[in-house]
Amino acid sequence: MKPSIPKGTRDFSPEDMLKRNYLFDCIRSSFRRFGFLPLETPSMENISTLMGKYGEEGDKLIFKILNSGDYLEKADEKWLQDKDSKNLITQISEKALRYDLTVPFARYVVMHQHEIAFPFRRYQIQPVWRADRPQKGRYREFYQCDADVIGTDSLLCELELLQLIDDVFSKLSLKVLVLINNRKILSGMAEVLGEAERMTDITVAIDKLDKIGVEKVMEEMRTKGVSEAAIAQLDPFLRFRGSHEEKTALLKELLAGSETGQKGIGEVEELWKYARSMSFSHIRYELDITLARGLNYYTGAILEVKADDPRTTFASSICGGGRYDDLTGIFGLPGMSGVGISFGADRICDVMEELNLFPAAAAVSTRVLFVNFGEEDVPYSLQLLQELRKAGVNAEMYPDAAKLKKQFAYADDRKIPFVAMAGSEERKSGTVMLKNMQSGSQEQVGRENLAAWFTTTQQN
RNA sequence: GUGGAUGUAGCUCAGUUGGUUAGAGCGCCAGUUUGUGGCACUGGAGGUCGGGGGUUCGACCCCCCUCAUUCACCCCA
Repeated sequence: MKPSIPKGTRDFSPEDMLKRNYLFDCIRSSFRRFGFLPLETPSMENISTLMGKYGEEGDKLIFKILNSGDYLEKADEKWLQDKDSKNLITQISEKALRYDLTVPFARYVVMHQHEIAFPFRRYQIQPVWRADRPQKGRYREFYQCDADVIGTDSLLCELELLQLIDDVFSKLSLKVLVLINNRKILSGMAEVLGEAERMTDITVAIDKLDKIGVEKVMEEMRTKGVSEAAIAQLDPFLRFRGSHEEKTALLKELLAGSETGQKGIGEVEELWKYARSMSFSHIRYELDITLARGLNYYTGAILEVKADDPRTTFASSICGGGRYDDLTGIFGLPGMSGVGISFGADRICDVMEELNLFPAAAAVSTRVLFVNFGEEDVPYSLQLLQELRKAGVNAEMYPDAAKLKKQFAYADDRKIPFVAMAGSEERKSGTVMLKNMQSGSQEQVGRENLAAWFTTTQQN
C-alpha cells in the first residue's frame, strides 16, 4: 500500500524543524520576556469542555474521539436508526481533540484557581486540531502560541499585547498590521439599530466588507432579516473613510444611545492613549469596525494581525485574540476577565518562507564535521570531537572512512559550516585543519586552542 | 457542507489533430580526483502516464466512474 498521512497534516523534515524551532524559540523568549509562565494541557479534553464554546460552526469542526471498545453498545436504538449523528455523538464520544488553547486554559484556571496567583500570565505552545477543509495556510493540525492574562480587566493588558506583537515580529523582521475592534462597539451598534438579537448576523456580514463590498454586505443582512431602517442607518458607516479621530467621532454619534457602545469607544480611546505613548518598530495598528471574529467568547477588545508586506500573498490573519470577560463562568468561576493573543505559528512560518526571512544560521545545527581518515587516525579525531562537545560545540564525525569527496559532499549537503581534518600529520603535530565551507579557506589550529576557536571568536 | 482546478521520473513540468521505443531541467549514483565539497565534463539508474471501465485498428491524449491533491466559499491561526 501507498503510505500517506491525513489530509491537512504534515511531516516536518529536519530542515523544516530547524526553522520551526527557530520561530518557536523567538516567540517563547518574547513570552518569557513579558513575564508569561509556561503551561501545557492535554491534547484531548472531555467533549463537554469544548462543545458550545466556539459557536455552532465551531462544534462541527471539533475532532471527536470515538469511545474505546464496543462504542455502539450503549447507543440509542432509535437514534441509530434515524442516523441522528448529533444526538448519537453524545453517546459514542466523550473526548475530543482541543480546538484552541484558550478554552482548555479557562478550564485549567477554574480547576486550579486556589493555587494560582492572579493576575495569571501564562503562555502555551501546542498543536490544536480543526476538522476544517484544508487550503492555503489552513491546516487540520497546527500550532498555536498563546499568551493570556487572566484575573484583571485592566486595559494595560491590551496594550501589552501590542507590545508583545511588536516584540515578536521585530525579532522575525516581519512588518505587521494589527486590526483592532471592540465587541462592545459591535453590540452597541446592533442595539442602536434595534437589532440587538441579530448582532452575530450583522457582525458576520460586516466582517466580509473588505472582501465582498458594501452592496453584498447589505444584501446578506437583508437575507438574514435585518430591517431596512437599520441597514440604511449603517450605510454611511460602511462607506466611511477617514482618520482615527474622525472614525471615533462618528462612532460616538452613532452609539450615543447605547451604554455598551459608549463603553466600547471609551476602551478604544484609553487603549489608543496608552499606545500613542509607546514606540513600535514593526507594527501599525488601526481601529477596524468591520473586524468581528467568530469566536463567541470575546466580549471586549478583539484583534487580528496580518502580514504588512506588499510581497506576500498571505491575506489571512497570522495572529488573533481578544478579551473574554466570562470564559471561566461556564466552568463555575464567574467574574474572571482575561485577554490573550494567539500566534499562528504555521502561517507565520509560511509567510517567512515566502519572504525569505529565516536567517541562514537557523538552518545550522552541527557546526563542525570531523573527517574519518580510517582506523589509525580515528582515535585522535574522537578525542578532539569529545573536547568540542564538552565545550558546547555541536559536532559530529563521519562514521565511515569513505572517500573524502563523499565526506565533504555530506558536510556541504548538511550545510555544516566547518569541516575538521585530523589525520596523521595533524595527529603528529597536535593540531587540526579547519576548513570554512563557505569561503573554502583553511586554517591549522592547535588542539589546545580548538574549543576556544569555536566558542570565543565570531566564527559563524 | 458547496463550487472550481490539477494528477506524467525523487522534485518542477513538456508531450503536436489520438500513431512505433513517453521527454527536459533539477536531484540521485558512478567516474574524471585514494587529504578536500560547490563548478565543469562523461556515463548510469529511475515511469503499471493516480486507479478502474469504455470508445478506437491504436489512448498520456477522447468519454464515464473513482481516488488523491489543491484553490475558493463558509469559518478561522
